[in-house]
Amino acid sequence: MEIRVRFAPSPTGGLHIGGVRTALYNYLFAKKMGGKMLLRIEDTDQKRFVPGAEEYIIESLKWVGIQIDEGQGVGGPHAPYRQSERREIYQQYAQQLLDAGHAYYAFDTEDEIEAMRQRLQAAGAANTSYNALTRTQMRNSLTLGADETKRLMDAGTPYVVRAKIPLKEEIRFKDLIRDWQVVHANTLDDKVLMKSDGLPTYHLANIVDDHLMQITHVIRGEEWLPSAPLHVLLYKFFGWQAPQFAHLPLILKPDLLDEKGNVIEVRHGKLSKRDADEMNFPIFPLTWNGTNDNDEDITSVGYREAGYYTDALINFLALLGWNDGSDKEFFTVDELVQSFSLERVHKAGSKFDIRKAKWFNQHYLRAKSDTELAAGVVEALKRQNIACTTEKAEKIVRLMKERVTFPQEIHEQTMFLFAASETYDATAVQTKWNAEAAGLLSNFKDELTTLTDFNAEAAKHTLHVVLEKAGVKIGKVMPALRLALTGAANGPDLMQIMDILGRDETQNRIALALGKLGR
RNA sequence: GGUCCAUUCGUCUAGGGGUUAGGACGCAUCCCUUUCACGGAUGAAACACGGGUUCGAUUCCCGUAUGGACUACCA
Repeated sequence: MEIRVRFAPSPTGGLHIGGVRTALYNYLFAKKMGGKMLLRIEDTDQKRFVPGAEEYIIESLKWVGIQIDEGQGVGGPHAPYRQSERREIYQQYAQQLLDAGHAYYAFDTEDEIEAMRQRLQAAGAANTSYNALTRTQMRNSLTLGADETKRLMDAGTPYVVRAKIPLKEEIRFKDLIRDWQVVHANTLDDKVLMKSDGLPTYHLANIVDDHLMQITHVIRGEEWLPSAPLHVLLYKFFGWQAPQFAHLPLILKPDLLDEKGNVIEVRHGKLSKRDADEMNFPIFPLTWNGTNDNDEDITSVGYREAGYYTDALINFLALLGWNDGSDKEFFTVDELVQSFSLERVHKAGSKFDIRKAKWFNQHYLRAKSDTELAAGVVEALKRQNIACTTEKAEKIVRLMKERVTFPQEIHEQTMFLFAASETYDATAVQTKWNAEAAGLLSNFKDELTTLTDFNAEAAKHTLHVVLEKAGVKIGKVMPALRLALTGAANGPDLMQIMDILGRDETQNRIALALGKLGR
């Protein structure tokens, strides 16, 4: 039988990084088994629908390299793949459950249900849910009888369809990650299957679609574990074979850190979209423009825009909750597909640590060719209307490659190569700029004129000659020279910087500094 | 409160009845060096606790604690 998995997000906003990992594990499993990956949009809650979210999800998956074989955006034999367009299908199956006596109509208002809970709570009941016990005291087709039920429905009274959970039944299923799960039906409640707006809840839609779309493996987040018994029961009600389940551990939110990496505040709970505006790391794959809890417009910078490479992000994410049993840290997507297995997915949740993601990014950046990185530099500068030849860009890349984590840092940290810094690092000026250094710089500047060939090697030689003549160690002038050339107290190799700057600009900047900072 | 799930360095994790409990990120120190990075070396750092079972438990079992998820006409 063909392996078929699905990723089924609801379009309620940006796809957060935990969702990306869920999609990734589905993808890796499908690829490994030679199966298919489906994308289904679970938009049965019209209140939470966010325009643009679906497109965002599709684009995000595309960016991280997760190919969808069938489903929303690509089509397929089980279309439509958007649940809001499958309304009639769910109604039909709900009716089937109703007819078989596995579901019933309920007319209770919100207030009536609340009153029941209050009553139960006051009586000291541990369980206040709408279930096999309490439904006997509520307004539903079971207590009202067929005639009254028909009368109410004919009168247009709002109703929901609830699952009729048996009082006594042991529900068991095997989770691929957590092994056997046994739950007694008396701990379940009569979940709403069809809402009063005629749309199904997740539980019904999910089971019906997974069955119809021939899903063999349901790989989803741990938050679904408590409702899995209900799902198993529904499959049984329908007389369908349930798919295999694999409930993934949650990604937990990290503690709040300051710039230095010290813990400001210990945080608990699963990582959620709401953390986006508070944590100082991306939570969405692509930049997302949305609103926060206070309905204010916010922009959350995505991993793509922050300069993360997809292979780095995938590598990092794959290892958050899974490993192959070895010390291996770097995996290509192909290698991940080869070695992935649900059995080796962890049971416990893992705290998200952006520092490791950065480390992966740095590693992948270094693996890029100079040519590729240089092209990025040229393009980025072009957007700022700064001209830069490929040759110069490659020199810059060689200068910066080992020093940065993100590609954009290459040009951001070398802007001094395109325009002399307006300011000089104040503390460095105070401690490193003095008459002696200034004098030596002046000599050096003059000496450069005599060179026939100006390059890093020649500049270095010239500097040494000047220093030897004065009987001074190199440490005396270097900080001052750096100040003059870059305005900063530290940075990449100065000889290479002079090489890129060229003789004229090097001399100009020394002269400029001499004028501004004094001799 | 109830139901369910989990628990190895700060974090991600390997391991598994007998190990100096391994690796990685991060951190610290030293080396390299014109600075800052990079790189190299070294170091600090963990089996939540209590009972069993056993010759022996971090590993198996049971409790406790802690953390987490769920407990909606949200997914």
